[in-house]
Amino acid sequence: MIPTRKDGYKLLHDGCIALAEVEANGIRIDVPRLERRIQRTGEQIKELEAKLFKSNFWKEWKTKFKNRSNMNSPVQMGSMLEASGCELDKTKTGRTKTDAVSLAKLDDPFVKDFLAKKKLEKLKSTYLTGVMREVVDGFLHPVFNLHLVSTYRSSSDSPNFQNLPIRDPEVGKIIRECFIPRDKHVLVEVDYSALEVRISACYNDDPTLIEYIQDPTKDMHRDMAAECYLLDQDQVTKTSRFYAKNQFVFPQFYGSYWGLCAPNLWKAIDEGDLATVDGVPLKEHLSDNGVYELGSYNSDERPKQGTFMRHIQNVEDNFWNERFPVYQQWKKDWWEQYLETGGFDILTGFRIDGVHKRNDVINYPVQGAAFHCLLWSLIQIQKRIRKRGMKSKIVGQIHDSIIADVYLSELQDYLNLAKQTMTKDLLDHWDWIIVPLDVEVEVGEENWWNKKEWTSDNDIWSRN
DNA sequence: TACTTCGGCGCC
DNA sequence: AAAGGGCGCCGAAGTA
Repeated sequence: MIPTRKDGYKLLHDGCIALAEVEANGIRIDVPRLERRIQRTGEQIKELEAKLFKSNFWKEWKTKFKNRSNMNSPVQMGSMLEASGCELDKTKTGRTKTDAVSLAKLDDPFVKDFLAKKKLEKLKSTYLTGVMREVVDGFLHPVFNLHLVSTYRSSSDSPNFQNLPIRDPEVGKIIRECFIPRDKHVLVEVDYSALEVRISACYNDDPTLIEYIQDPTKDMHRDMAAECYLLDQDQVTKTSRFYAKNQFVFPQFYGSYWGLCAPNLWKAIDEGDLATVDGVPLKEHLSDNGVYELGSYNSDERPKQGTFMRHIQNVEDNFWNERFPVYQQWKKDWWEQYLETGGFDILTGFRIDGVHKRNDVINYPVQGAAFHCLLWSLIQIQKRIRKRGMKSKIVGQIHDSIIADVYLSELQDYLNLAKQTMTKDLLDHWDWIIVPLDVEVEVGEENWWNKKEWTSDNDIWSRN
């Protein structure tokens, strides 16, 4: 049975109350450590600044901008770089682009330190002092909104709990080590695996996609790495799989195309030092297989034979027309139905009307419904925590994951509860979920950085 | 001075 | 035919 508008209302009503409790719980902060981090990061920024001020590039800068010189001015930076012969892209308003990706290719010592300084400034302003500002009596109480996002996802602010660094280990470690469990507790994060892909299958019903989800021996990202880089399955490495996933599969699902994917996959070869399992560098391997260069984009003809552009165009064509034709047809039908009716319905009981781009119409229903799986689970888990009189508390949520501060002796209980709710009870609640759901668990004993993957035989906590 | 917009960047 | 979805926060730039 498909949820009604009233069901949708109830979900947000209950969700609102549940998240208010999450906000009230709050997450414990190691305040002295956070203060030290602010101090030390500030010193590191000063050191880099001093180094930059001594450079020749800065001398020229001062010649040009005199006492108006400001190293933090992207306009001045762009002007200086162009004066020294760098070719940089422009923003939509015509300013010179000075973002990290554009600058990284310049390979200049000043630019390198400049980017390092910017990275630390982001850490210090947004994350370290941004968190510090909101701490009350050693606890942080981020706000979780259900009324702001066009897709019916949540958002978070004051501070935003949903965008704390994690991918850059240097920065991620510094901030996340400041998030700590209460005494005799551990931080537990339970994530849905590949939730949006699974929910998309509930809309498009593509048999091949469902097969990938159901069969643990199949691996879509490995298969696409093989195609993108012309490898045999057993020549795909962890790294080439990683780039195929993030530079081809996900972008394709979000509506990107070969003209963007190909340059990114090509860049990844150098960036990730990609090679075959046997150690043959990928560019060499590609050229042995008839792909000699990236090639270029041209609006009025196909990319040239023998280019990576042409190759990825073929891979994309095959991806949608041969591998996932049902998904492809769903996108077409879904878009046409939107054009006819002026809106579309989400599987969790919501309707979205108004003017939207094609990619939005395809992506919104998936993003919204995926989050609602998380929200329903969070509501249930919290209900049961209260009913059982447990000491453990849910302290945050990040779109497809739940973070809880779990009392040590309740750890096994909590994990059973979370797993049961997220992978079993939810499927009973919504029969439109036609694929299995799975979760990954991480437990942080000291803080939110050094969390470790938890498996059922990893019971060092339940020993006591 | 106070406000909005822009570019940039962190996450899913 | 077009061509990467969704947020919040920061400092600089722009405007009144």
